[in-house]
Parts: sequence; C-alpha cells; structure tokens
Amino acid sequence: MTTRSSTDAARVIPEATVARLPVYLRALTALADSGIRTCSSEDLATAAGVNSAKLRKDLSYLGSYGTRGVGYDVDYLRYQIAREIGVTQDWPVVIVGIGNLGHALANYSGFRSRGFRIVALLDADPDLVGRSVAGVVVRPFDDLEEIVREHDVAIGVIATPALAAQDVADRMVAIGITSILNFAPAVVAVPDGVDVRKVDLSIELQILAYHEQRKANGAVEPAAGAGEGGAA
Amino acid sequence: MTTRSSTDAARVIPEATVARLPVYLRALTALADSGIRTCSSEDLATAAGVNSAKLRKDLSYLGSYGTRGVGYDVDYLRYQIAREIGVTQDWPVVIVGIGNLGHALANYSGFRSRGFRIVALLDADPDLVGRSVAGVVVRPFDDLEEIVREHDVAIGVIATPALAAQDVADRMVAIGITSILNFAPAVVAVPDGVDVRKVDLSIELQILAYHEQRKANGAVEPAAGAGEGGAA
DNA sequence: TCCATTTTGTTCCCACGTTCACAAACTCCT
DNA sequence: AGGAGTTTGTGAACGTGGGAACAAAATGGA
Ligand SMILES: NC(=O)c1ccc[n+]([C@@H]2O[C@H](COP(=O)([O-])OP(=O)(O)OC[C@H]3O[C@@H](n4cnc5c(N)ncnc54)[C@H](O)[C@@H]3O)[C@@H](O)[C@H]2O)c1
Ligand SMILES: NC(=O)c1ccc[n+]([C@@H]2O[C@H](COP(=O)([O-])OP(=O)(O)OC[C@H]3O[C@@H](n4cnc5c(N)ncnc54)[C@H](O)[C@@H]3O)[C@@H](O)[C@H]2O)c1
Repeated sequence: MTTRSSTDAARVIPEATVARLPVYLRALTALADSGIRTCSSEDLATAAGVNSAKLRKDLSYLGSYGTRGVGYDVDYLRYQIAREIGVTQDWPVVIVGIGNLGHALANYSGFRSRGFRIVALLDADPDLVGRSVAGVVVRPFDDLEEIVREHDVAIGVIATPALAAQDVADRMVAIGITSILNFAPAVVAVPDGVDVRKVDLSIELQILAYHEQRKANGAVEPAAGAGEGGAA
Repeated sequence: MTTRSSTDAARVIPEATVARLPVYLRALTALADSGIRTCSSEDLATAAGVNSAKLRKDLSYLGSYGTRGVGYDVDYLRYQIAREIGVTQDWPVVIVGIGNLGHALANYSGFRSRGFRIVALLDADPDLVGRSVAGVVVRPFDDLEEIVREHDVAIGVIATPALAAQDVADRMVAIGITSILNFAPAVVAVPDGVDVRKVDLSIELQILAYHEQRKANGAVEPAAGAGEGGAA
C-alpha cells in the first residue's frame, strides 16, 4: 500500500486549471476586500476574465464548494483555492542575480502577500555582496547551499545574465531546489522531478509584434489573445 | 477581390507555434554566434528545449525552409522566422509606470537587440517626471497621446500598480495602442482587436508552489513542466 | 406542500495541440 | 548510375482543453 495523505481522492487537476487558480484567488481577494461575501460563478468569472462555464469546471476539480441556486462563499472558496495551491503557508524563496531585475524583485511587496518569503539575495559580484537591498543583505552565491539547508528552500529565482543561467540552475538542483523561476532568456535543462518556469519579456513582446504585424497587413484576427502561462 | 500582400497563401500559424518562434529565433542566434552555419531539426530542437517533431511541424507552417538530408541554413532560417514574427524592423514601445519594475525594464538591453525600441517612459508621479532613467527622460503620463502619434507606437507596457492598470489600458486603447504587455496583477479588459498579454510573477510562483506541494505529498508528477505563454 | 427560479456540477462534443511514424527528397560514396 | 544513409515535411492517431447545454439541487413564495 502506498502512503496516502488525508482525503486524497486521486485528484488530478489539469495544468491549464492550475494556471488559472491563482487568478481566481486574486479575484476572490479583490471581492473580499470590497466587502462581498457571496458571489456567483458569473460574478467571479467576470472578475477573473474568463468564461463562467470554464470557471465552474475548474472549481469542480477541487471539489463541490458552491451551493446551487446561491453561489460561492467568497472567504471559504478563497481558502480552499489557497490550500489547493499550497499558499496557506509561506514558501521560502532565494533570488540569484541582484542586478536591475533582481533589485526590482527584491523590492516587490506582492511576494509576501501572496505566500512567498524572500530568505536570501545572492550574487557573484563581490562589489554587490554585503550591500543591503530592500532591507536584505546580498550574500555571495557560494552561500547558496548553507541558506537552502537552513531555510529548507525549494524554490529558486534566476535573474542572472543568460550565460550564467544554466550554471546557476545546475547548482540549485545539486543542492536540492526542485522549482525554478527563470527570468534569463535561456533554455535551462533540469532533471526529471524539477520544475522550471520561464518568464521572458522579449518573447511576450515578439508575440505581440507578430499579431500587430498581421493587423497591419489587414488580416482579421479571430479573437484577442491574452497572455498566460501554460506547461510543456 | 480582397487586397492581398505579396505571397500571402492564407497561412494561419497556430498560437502555440507563434509562442515558440521567438524561442527558435533565440536558439538560432546562439548557434550563429558560435559559428554554426547549418543545423538539423534535432540540433535546433535540443537548443530550443523542444521535441524535434514539434519543431519541424512548427517550421512547416512558415514554409519549406529546410533541405532534406541536410537540415536548415541557420542564417536563412533565422531571417525567415524574424520576418514572420515581424522583428526585422524595430517596434517602438512606451513604458508606463517607472517604479521598481519600470526602472529595470528601462535598463534592459535585451529590448533593443530583439526588435524593440523604447521611445518613452511615462509616469504620473510629478517627482519622477523630468528625471533621467537609462538615458531617457521620464515624461508625464498625459504626454502619451503626443508620443504615440509622433512615433506611431502600437505596443504599450504597463508597469503601474494594479489599481491603475485598467485606467492606463483604457487611455492606451483610446489613443490607438493595439498591443499591451501588462505586468500589473490585474485583469485588464480591452475591446476586440486589442491584444493583451500578461506577465505575472506571483502566478508563476504559485504554479510552482502547487507542484512543489504535490511533490512533498508523495505524488508522482508525470513530467517537469516548463513555463510558456499561451493565448486565450 | 408544491412550483417557479436560480445557479451549480457535469456531460457531451468540438477544436486545438502533440507525438509517432513514414514517404519524399536530398547527399555522398562506390 | 545506383544504392545506402540522412533528414525534412506531413498524415494520422491521440490527448488535452474549451464551451454549450442541461440535469440536479438549493431557495423562496404562494
Ligand atoms: N532588466 C529587465 O527588465 C529584464 C527583463 C527581462 C529579462 N531580463 C533578464 O534577466 C536577467 C537579469 O537582468 P538584469 O537587467 O538584472 O541584468 P544585470 O546585468 O543588471 O544583473 C545580473 C546580475 O547577475 C549577477 N551574476 C552574474 N553571473 C552570476 C552568477 N554566475 N551567479 C550569481 N550572480 C551572477 C551579476 O553580478 C549581476 O548583478 C538577464 O538574463 C536579462 O536578460 C531582464
Ligand atoms: N517590482 C517587481 O519586481 C514586480 C514584479 C511583478 C509584478 N510587479 C507589478 O508591476 C507593477 C509595478 O511594480 P513596481 O514595483 O514597479 O511598483 P512601484 O510602485 O515601484 O511603481 C509604480 C509606478 O507607477 C506609477 N504610477 C502609478 N499610477 C500611475 C498612473 N495612473 N499612470 C502612470 N503611472 C502611474 C507610480 O508613480 C510609480 O512610479 C505593480 O503592479 C506590481 O504589482 C512588480
């Protein structure tokens, strides 16, 4: 018999749904902040910018948290989604590469409020090490292992130049990090069991440019495309 | 007869393919930089981090630019992809909201080298206006219309707080911007014909957290998921 | 109690995307 | 010239995701 935790009903949540859950969470938080205690799937779908049928199907993968004829309790659903995503507790995160982008990330308050805590800023540049950024002292990259072990870090952010990205990723993986968010415009290869997601500004702009060019050529675009993160 | 440009063979490139073309472009540039003049679909697929069959199918939507038994000419294919995406000339871009993130974006050199040119930095904060960021003087948000008309800007970047995002988007659309890259964690609604892509760091981290939680619970993940931008 | 109304959860079907597998097309060697 | 070897381009099978539509379940009023 394999070890099973609590009410594990062999639930498999489609990747596309997983990518939307954070959007629903954000929309629910906004609704709660404006004092709304109950909402229909239509209301929430509008706030999240999706089709209501899709929203209901997405939520149905988590369980039956609504009431027919009534709708969803905002706080309750919010908690259920947060629990499903795993952001009811904070995740420790390290950021490697404290240049232009690393500084912005370090100063970003949205981290903390959404379930993440920056436990360390790392850089290879000796001139940067020791300086304080957003109230956190930058430490040498070689401290990575010590920090990861001390705080039990599972998630690492790469904000170094593209050439260093694979090296940094290799070091992260070797030390036990199993989730990487990569901002460098480079493909990083990792072993099975490690997740990598990339954020690439230039790619996003190029996708927009492609559609822009088509518009200029008089082509009729079928629908407006919104950016989103999928999986490969 | 409808107006058709040059060799327009009613080509419709799937959205998923469009999202990967910039990755191929980057990989080809890297190959060219290391002096490689010809490559097989296998080589390029490895460099781009995708399956070779998928790569070949993607390229086949553009045309037949390879030679059977030989492979692809790196420079030639690179130009064809750049042309298809529309980055053989530079696209003028405006950035609105020059805070932490806006500063980083303004200082990002990768823009220029990938077909984009920042023509203006805009902010609503009078204290910021007039100051120079990355060699460009920050201008008041109200100058948006003038700038867009002068430079024929089609692409706008939103890096303001979430609360301001919809307002900024509305102004952009009213003035004629038809592609928006939104960094604010907010759903922005736009009319048909306008494309919006979003980049949301917190969502990416939350997706990683979800999978991380599953790993911790002993669930067997089917495969490592890499981040990518799809369309809605 | 019963019926009208509301809204969820789910089923069914279609479109899109991915991968396999192979014929077609090219090179190179004998 | 011909055959062996290589690699592209694509047809077909499969899987995932999206959306319409509807039965099931709740509320509230008569
Ligand atoms: N600045 C942006 O707005 C932006 C936007 C999109 C993507 N990016 C990408 O993000 C990455 C960072 O961009 P940036 O503008 O902050 O660059 P940057 O050059 O300002 O900063 C890079 C930092 O990484 C450090 N570094 C280099 N090698 C390292 C290593 N091996 N280990 C640890 N640290 C190392 C450097 O010391 C430097 O502080 C780049 O890959 C860039 O292409 C940046
Ligand atoms: N800093 C990050 O690393 C980071 C990461 C992910 C997402 N974001 C998001 O990006 C956005 C910007 O983040 P930030 O850290 O740079 O915030 P910030 O507060 O440092 O900067 C926001 C800037 O926008 C300007 N602004 C506000 N309202 C405006 C308006 N109506 N018109 C024009 N300008 C206006 C402000 O004056 C300020 O300069 C936020 O929505 C944030 O959630 C930031």
